[in-house]
Order: sequence, then C-alpha cells, then structure tokens
Amino acid sequence: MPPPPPESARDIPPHRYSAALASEIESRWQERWQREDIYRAPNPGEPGFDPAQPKLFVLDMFPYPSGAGLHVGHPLGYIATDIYARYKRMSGFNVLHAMGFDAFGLPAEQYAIDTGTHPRTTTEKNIQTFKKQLRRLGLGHEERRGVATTDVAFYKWTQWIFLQVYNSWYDAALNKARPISELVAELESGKRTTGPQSKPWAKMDANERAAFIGSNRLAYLADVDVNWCPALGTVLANEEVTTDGRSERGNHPVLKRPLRQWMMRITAYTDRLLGDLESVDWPEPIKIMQRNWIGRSEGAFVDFASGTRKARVFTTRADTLYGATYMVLSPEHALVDALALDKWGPTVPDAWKGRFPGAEELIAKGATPKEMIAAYRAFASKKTDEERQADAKEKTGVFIGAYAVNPANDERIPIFIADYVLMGYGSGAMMAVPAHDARDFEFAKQFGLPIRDVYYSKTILAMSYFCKSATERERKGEGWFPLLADFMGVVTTCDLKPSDYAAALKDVREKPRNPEDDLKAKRAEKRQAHEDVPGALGRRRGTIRVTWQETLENMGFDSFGELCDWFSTATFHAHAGEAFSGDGIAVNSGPLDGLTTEDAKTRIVEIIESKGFGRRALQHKLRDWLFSRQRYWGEPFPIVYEEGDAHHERPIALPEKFLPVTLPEIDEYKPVAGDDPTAPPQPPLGRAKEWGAVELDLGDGPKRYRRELNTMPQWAGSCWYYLRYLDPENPNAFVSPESERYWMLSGKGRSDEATEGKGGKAKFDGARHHSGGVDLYVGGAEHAVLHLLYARFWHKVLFDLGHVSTPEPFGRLFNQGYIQAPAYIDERGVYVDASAVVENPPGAFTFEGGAVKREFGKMGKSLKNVITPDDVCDEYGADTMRLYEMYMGPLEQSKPWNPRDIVGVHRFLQRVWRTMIDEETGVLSVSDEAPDAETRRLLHKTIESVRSDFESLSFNTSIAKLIELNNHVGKAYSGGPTPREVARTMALLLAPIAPHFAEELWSRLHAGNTGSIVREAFPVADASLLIESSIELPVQVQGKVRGRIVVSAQADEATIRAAALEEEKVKAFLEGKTVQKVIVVPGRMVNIVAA
RNA sequence: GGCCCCGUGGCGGAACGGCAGACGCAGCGGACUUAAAAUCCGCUUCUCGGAAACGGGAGUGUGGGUUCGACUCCCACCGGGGCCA
Repeated sequence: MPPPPPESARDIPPHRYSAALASEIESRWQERWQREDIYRAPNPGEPGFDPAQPKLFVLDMFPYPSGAGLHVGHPLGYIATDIYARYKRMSGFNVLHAMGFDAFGLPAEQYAIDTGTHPRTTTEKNIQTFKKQLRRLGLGHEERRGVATTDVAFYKWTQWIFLQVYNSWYDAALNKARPISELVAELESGKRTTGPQSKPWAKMDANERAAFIGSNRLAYLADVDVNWCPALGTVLANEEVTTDGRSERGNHPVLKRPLRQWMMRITAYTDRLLGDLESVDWPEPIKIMQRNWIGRSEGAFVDFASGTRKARVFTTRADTLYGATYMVLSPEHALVDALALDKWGPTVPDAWKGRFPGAEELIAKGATPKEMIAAYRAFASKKTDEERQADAKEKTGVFIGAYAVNPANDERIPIFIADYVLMGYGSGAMMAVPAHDARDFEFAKQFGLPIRDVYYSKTILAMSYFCKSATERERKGEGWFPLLADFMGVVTTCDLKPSDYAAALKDVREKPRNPEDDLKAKRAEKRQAHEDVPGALGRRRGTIRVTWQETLENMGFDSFGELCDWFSTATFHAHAGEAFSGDGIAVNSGPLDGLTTEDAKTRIVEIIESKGFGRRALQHKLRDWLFSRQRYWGEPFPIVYEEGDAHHERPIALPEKFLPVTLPEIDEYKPVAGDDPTAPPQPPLGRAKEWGAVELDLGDGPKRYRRELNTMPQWAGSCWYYLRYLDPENPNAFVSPESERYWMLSGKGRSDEATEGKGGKAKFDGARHHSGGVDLYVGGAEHAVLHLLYARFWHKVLFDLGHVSTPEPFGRLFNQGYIQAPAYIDERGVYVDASAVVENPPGAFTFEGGAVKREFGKMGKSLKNVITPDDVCDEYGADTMRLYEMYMGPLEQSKPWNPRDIVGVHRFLQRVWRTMIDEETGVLSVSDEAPDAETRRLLHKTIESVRSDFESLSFNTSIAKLIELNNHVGKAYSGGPTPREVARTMALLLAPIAPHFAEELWSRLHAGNTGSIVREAFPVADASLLIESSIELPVQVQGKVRGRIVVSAQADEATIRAAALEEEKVKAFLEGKTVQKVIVVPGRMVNIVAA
C-alpha cells in the first residue's frame, strides 16, 4: 500500500498520484509481473499453448548495449511496440515480444584495447544496465527470449547459418539457392557442365574442382580491393566508410588495398531483393532507399569503334547518343594502352594534352601521349574512389591522341582518360554528353570540348520555335521581346504541346498586349484574378508575361539574333552555363527529334540493336558483401585451412559437430596495426597461437590445420536474431520447425483467422500468407538499407534451403521519427552541457553566466543534450514517461523534447486517479450505479476510437480521446463516486499505455481479488451506442459555412435539402440569388451553389 | 546535385477532399485560500465593427490548377530535415 507522503509535500493530499506513489506502484508491479512471468508466450508443444489462438510477432530493432545506457530517444519505439503488444494480448493474441542484444561490436573491443578489460565483461555489464532501464519503463518483454549475439549458444547458430550459406550455390535457372552437394552431383552426372569459360569437370583435378565449386558458393574468398583502416586495424564495408574516405566509427583515414577476404554473394539475390519489396508492407521511402541502394539501372551498351578496336560503353542515357561529343575511359582501362597514339596529331590543342598538377611542364617539354598517360595514372592512383568522384569542381584528364566514331552520326570524337570515370561501375568507359550531364559539362568546359544540345525542356523548345519562326522585322530586333515573353507565358500556362505552338504564336501576334496594362495587372488584386469575372484571364496572362520578361532579361543574351544563334548552333545549354539533365524533348538527334525522353530511350535501343552497335543492358550498384573483419570481438568463422595453404586457396568448412567454434582468450586485444599501411593485416586472433593451429579429424584421420583468423562483422548476428527469439533455448536447431512455422506463417485476411495456429505442415503460399513473418517491426530509418537488406538476404537463403517458411522476414515495417532536443553552443561554437543551461528571461539562454545559442538536434553525446528516461521516471514515474513520449505527436515524425509538456500528461493521470480514489483517504470512490446515457455513449465512442487508433499506432490521438473522456467523467460525477462500469473500462483502456497505473486501479477496483489486467479482455464498443439519433449538419453557401441544421440521422436527402434552404442565416445569404445546385453529403454537410 | 519527407496559433500537435486549430503546454481572467501552491471553472488564430450579446473579413510557407467544396489532390517555387552522391 502507498507509503506516507514525504514531509515536503505536507500540503498536498496524502493519496494523490505523485511521483513517489507512482514509483512505489511501479516497482511493486514490476516485481510481481516478473515473479509470475506474466508475459510468457507459449510455443507449440509447451504448457498453456492454445493452437486456436492467433499469433502476433512484434519486433523492435536489435539494440547495441552501449556503455552510455538509454536516453529518452531510444524507448520511443519500444514503448509503441509495447502498447501495441499489450493491446493485442488483451485482444486475444498470443503475442511474442522480446528484446535481445546485438552485443558484439567495436566499442567494447576498443575499451578492451584501452584498458585490458575483457570485452565480455564490459558487454555483460552494459546489458545489465540496459535491462534495468528497460524494466523500469514497464516494457512487457518475455525474459527467456532475450538472447545476446555474444552468447556461445547463440553464435553457435550464427556459425551454423554461415555454413548453410557457404555450402550453397545459386541456381540461376531455378532462381534459388541449393545445397552445393547438388551442384557436385549434377556435374558428376553430366547433367550440368562447367560452362564455356572453364575446363570440363571430368578433366579437372581435385584442386581445380575445389576452386570451381568454391567460385559458385554463396560465401566465398576473394582478393578484393577493400577499405583498409590502419587505425582500426580492420577492413570496413563500403557502407561503413564515409564519402570523404574515413571510417564511420572513429573518423580514421581509410585506404584501398587488395586483401583475401570472405564475401557473401548477395548480388545473386538482386532481382528477388527488388521484386519482393512489392510484397511487404513497408513505408515507401524505405523501399525507395533499398531500391536506390541496389541501384538497378536500365541502359545500353554501345560500341564506339576506334581504328580496328571497339570501346564498349555503358550508359543509362543512350537517348542522348547524338550529343556525345567525346569519350572518356577510366585511366586503368585495358584499352588505353592499345589505343593511345605515339604522338599528338598536328591540330591537337595544348588544352587537351593534360590537365592535372604538373601537366604544364610536361607539355612544355613536348611529352608524348603515352608519357602524359603514365604521369596521369601516377597522379590518379593516389586518390580514393570517393575523392575521384567527389572532386566535382576541378576536372583532370588527358587526351590519349586517338579518336572514336560515334555510331549514331559517324562523327569523330576524341578519347580522353579521366579519373571521374571509375573502373568498377559500368565498364570503365563512358560516352560524354556535356549538354546533359553536369560532370561532363564541367569537363567539356575546362577542356574546350563542344557542348551540343540534344534535349530541350518544353519552355526552351517553345523559345527555339519562336526563334525559328521569327519574322524578318523581329529578327532585326523589333517587337520580339514582349511577344516572346507573351508566347512563353501562353505556352507554359496552357501547357501546350509542340504541335500547338504555331496556333499559339499566331494568336499572340494577332492580339498584342499593351505593356502598360501588364504592369497594372501585376499590381492588381490577386484575388480578383481568381474569380470568373470578365478580364480576369487576360490579366492573368499579363502577370505571367511580366514574369517571363524578367526571366528573359536575366538570361544574358545581348540581342535577339544572338539568342537565335544559340539555337541554330545547338549551344543553348552551353551558353546558359548549365547541363540540362531533366526530361524533355529530343532535338538535333536525327530519328529521335520530337520524341520525349521516355520514348527516345525506347527508340534508341531499337536503333542500336537493329544496327548491331550495342544492346540493351542492366546494371546494378549493389556489390557482394564483404564479410571479414580483423577484430577479436566477433563470431569466429567455422573454417580451417590445411597447413601450407598460405594464401587460403582451399577453405575447409568444419562439420556441424565441431560447432561452436568459441573465441579463445587472448592477453592483448590491439590489432597489430601500425604506421606502415602496406603491412599485411594481423587479426587479433593471430595472438591465440594454440587456438589458431589445431589438430582435427575431419573424417580422414587427425591432421594439422590453421584456423581462419578473421571474425564476422557485427551484422551477422542481427541478420537472424529474430528467428532465435522464436525458440531461444533450443540446443538442437537454430529454431524448431514447429515454432518457426507457428510464429512466422500468418494468413492474409481478418485478424481472427490470421494464423495457421497448429504449427502444422502448411507451406508458404503467396495467395494465403503474408510474405514476411514479423507482424510489426518498428525502428528508425538508419537501418533502412544495411541491416534490412542483409537480413532479407540471409532469410531468403534460409528460405531456399527450406529452413524457414516465408520468403521475407519482416511483413510490416514502421519507421519511428527521432526525438530532437535543444542543444546549446557558446561563443566559441562549442556545445555545452544542455542540462546546465538556464533560460532567463524567456528566450535568452546562459551557461555558467555566458550567453549561449539554442538549436535543435538529434539527441546524443555529441550535442551534449542527452536526457535519460531515469530522470523522467524519478520526476514523474514511468507511466507518465510512456504517456508523454506517445503524446508528443505521430510516432513516425521527428519532434522536439519539451520537458514543460510532461506535466500535462502527468496531470491527466492524476485526474483519472482522482475520479476513482479519494485523495484524502485513499479509499476507492466508485459506485455501483449505472452511468447516465450520455456518459455511456461517450465511453463507447472512446472505446471505438481508441481501438482504431491503437491499430494504426496513432497513440497521440488515442490519449487525447482518453483525456476528453476523463474530462467529461470528472465533470459529470464531480464530488461523487464514479460508476464502476466507467472506472473499469477506463482502467482497461489505459492498461496498454500506463500499465502499472492501470494495474493498480484494477486491483483496487476488485479489492485485490483478481488476476492481472495484462490478461484481461480489451473493451469492445457496443455498436448500438455509437449511432446518434439526430445530427447537426453545417450548411455552406458557395463553400462557406453560413448556418447549421439539426436533422434526424436517418433523414433522406430531400428532407436535409429542404431544412438547409429554410435555415435563417442561409436564407439571408441566398437573398436575391437563384439556387443552382444543392450538394447533400449525408451525415456530413450541405453546400448550396447560387448565383 | 539527385531522391524522399515535412511546412497549420506563442509552442507540441488535431482534422475519411466536407464545421481548420481536437487534446496538451504556455498565457489571461475567475472560484477556493489570510496568502501562495495545488485544485476547479472560463477565455485564448489574426483582424475590423460593437459597451456587450454578436456580426463581418482574412487565414494551414508562396504562386497557380483541379473541384460545388482543398490543410488534404496536381504543377512550379521558397524554407527546414533525412538519405545518397
């Protein structure tokens, strides 16, 4: 029972819902819930499992247990899923909601390097802190499912999944992964051949066969150019490197270097990763980000002949082929040496011979093309890919002396090498269309290359039309200016097609406008132009013309003749100073002229293919996934090599019975990193000499082996953790087939038939099941590509191999917004501790006496603006904290944390408390009388809207409805007891949002003789109470509300219409007008149109 | 630079294309108090007229469009945020 009130609060009633009382209630119920394992969700076959009960799998993003603990931004999503899970549990679902930890990772290892503390010690301590903080918030996670990736029993199965991937290949014909043994069998039997590029299987020796098989595995070793970060002593995935070539973690320099590394063949799944996005219920922006990451681009290969050779170019804009005025090869391109001439032609300008630091001296010395190329390569190799692409301003390059032929128009175009073209993307060769690509434009400008228009936007096309059809007088400079402006205005306002230009121009010429009128028109009242009064259209035309005149004046041509020249020489864009990369209408492009970009793209591919100088092509940005890290604190690979296989040519996968491969103890965590960036990386596991060199019997007698010393990246565990939640203690499988099917396979259609229930034999059927088994996955957009893409990939491999039953892991994804918090900068521009900033007077902020400036940003250490949930719990209690975070605004939006507002929801809980509990005595103040009709109707309306708000995760509005209900009840029964029916229902409605608070009221309402509210049924509205007998309808005249009528809810249109026309104020507005039309929207409103 | 999202009172935010500003904060006024706090009641978009009751007008970043009717849909622009370059 509640403790005595604190001394300081002598004046407030002893049984008020205060922070102290909240804290007492919260810890009491948290203890009890834990003791009774109240959130336990039984798996098939376990006691209490009811196959008829529908399942619900609710998931939060897998947290990394950082040493700093939680701040108020973290639990936003956790609270939302908790409310949803509690609501669904009360609605009869078997709800799986758990929280584990993504516990491998760099910070703990970095700490180990600095202090020598074992990462496991740090990690486990941090997990305990997180668990304590989460428990304090009353989050209803099922404890037994709270796994950590660092548990040996967990990572054993991460290694097992790696073996599944390793022992698979992608059958392109069946479009799925299959066991590698089936590939071997098919090769043996001759059913499958090794393909035209390789030796036949029968002629291969054992090593060649192993290499061939290895090159087909979904996990494979390759010498790849990796992002090597000497300071961290590890390689990083592309996505872990920032655009300026530094590590995302720690901001250290990253270098490119070739290394033998584990790769995952995610590119085999490109089409399915793209296609299956259609089948999941995810926010569109996340789908777009995934599509962009995969980067499918439809384009074409085009062959440019140069002498006897062909340079093959990939382009997504083959439709601009006629505008290709030069060609660029990547400096590393194989053709460069073959094509380069020994000396420049006599007409080659010096400007082409080379632009890069030091080029001028070489040219002055008369360097040959080959010498310039060598010098340029030396220069370019010093830059990272990122630098090469980022250096947008200064373009560098060298003309190699040779020319190619543009196959579209047989024009001779020069060939350059430049570092803005990368070897990796496309084919390392590109056609440059300076008028329609910003980087090509920049390059052409600096090298003095032609920039030819092949597209105009509609307005520019109109301008060119006008120039072409100008009269003799206009050409001389008379009267063209207002006429052109007027013409442009008409074309853009009326959205005319090129075929209408002639008529429009004639029209404009025949009805010239007086410039005086135009200025007047521009000043004329804006509203006037809107109304359909005589002259309004004309005035509008005038206004637009004035705007166009201003635009034309700013375009920078001196005379009309000059403008006409721009068009006749196809150099409009060159003069405008900017490439035009948008969609438009093709010009100067032979057979493409007049086509839209979309049509031209189709047409040019037809031309290219029919003439045989290229073909349609698909390219993707997605690369295979680099899967090795030179770290200690990660999963060891279940891979060994024979002694003597120094370059790791023949990896040997350990059989399942050798799992887990546990991490050895080492005495020093520091990677052997250093000042010499060219030294081969030494993973920390190399220090475990005894562990690294082992004797094993892999079936052919005991032999000596060396272990793989790299570890897996942090993504490995987070790729499948949700599957381990399903069956966390299973020692025999990563998840039992029964549990997996029960929790992952859910039916489409109504929720009450939304499950197979029985964990039976049902297989995935796209017509009957959702493609992804997790019913709700909530998290921030920062996981949009990496985690979600990798997890989808692993899930699909497991699906293909028959280990899971759905093609996608996450059926419904919801993106929460960020919580922003005020941050303060002092005069030096340094962030200061936000908690020590004082506001006085309002709007002015000081820190230790000095003035500081306020801004808003994502909460975090760097902005020094962290607010912890513990602080809020201390001051108001966890239920208030939960309520506030949900009441701040829509879950998906980012919103600022405003401590002032918290008191509002706290007061709400106090008021609810007061409607049921006497604050002076602490006695229950509830009567057994029935509520009055109005209260009961409001009660049921509230039930209805809270339910639908919960379903759509609109917790902010559901709380608003509950506040309204409580405000009404407080007034209707002020001073007296609240009807039990009302009190009961309010406790139930609040239970998902403020669980401790509701549980306490529930218990008191039943004098302690009841089970937990966690398992009570959520209220259902009585439909008959939702129907109103009479309704008030607004009546509009010309779309403006002028009056209101009250009619029966069943009134037909004619009755409503008559009542509306009879309404006093409406009648006044209709005075002297004829009613033309009456629009009646039943149950909504009436609109009268009169003139 | 490209793509995506968002612009509504002093603040956070409500509003199936149909009464703009629910609900909360802050502010103002009142009740209860010797007084204050707490609590309860009321007011609170701007503007014009009015002593008031009340009435008129404008109003959802800007400009246009679709519609009987637009915060909501379409186009262009401006501003803020995010992702990718």
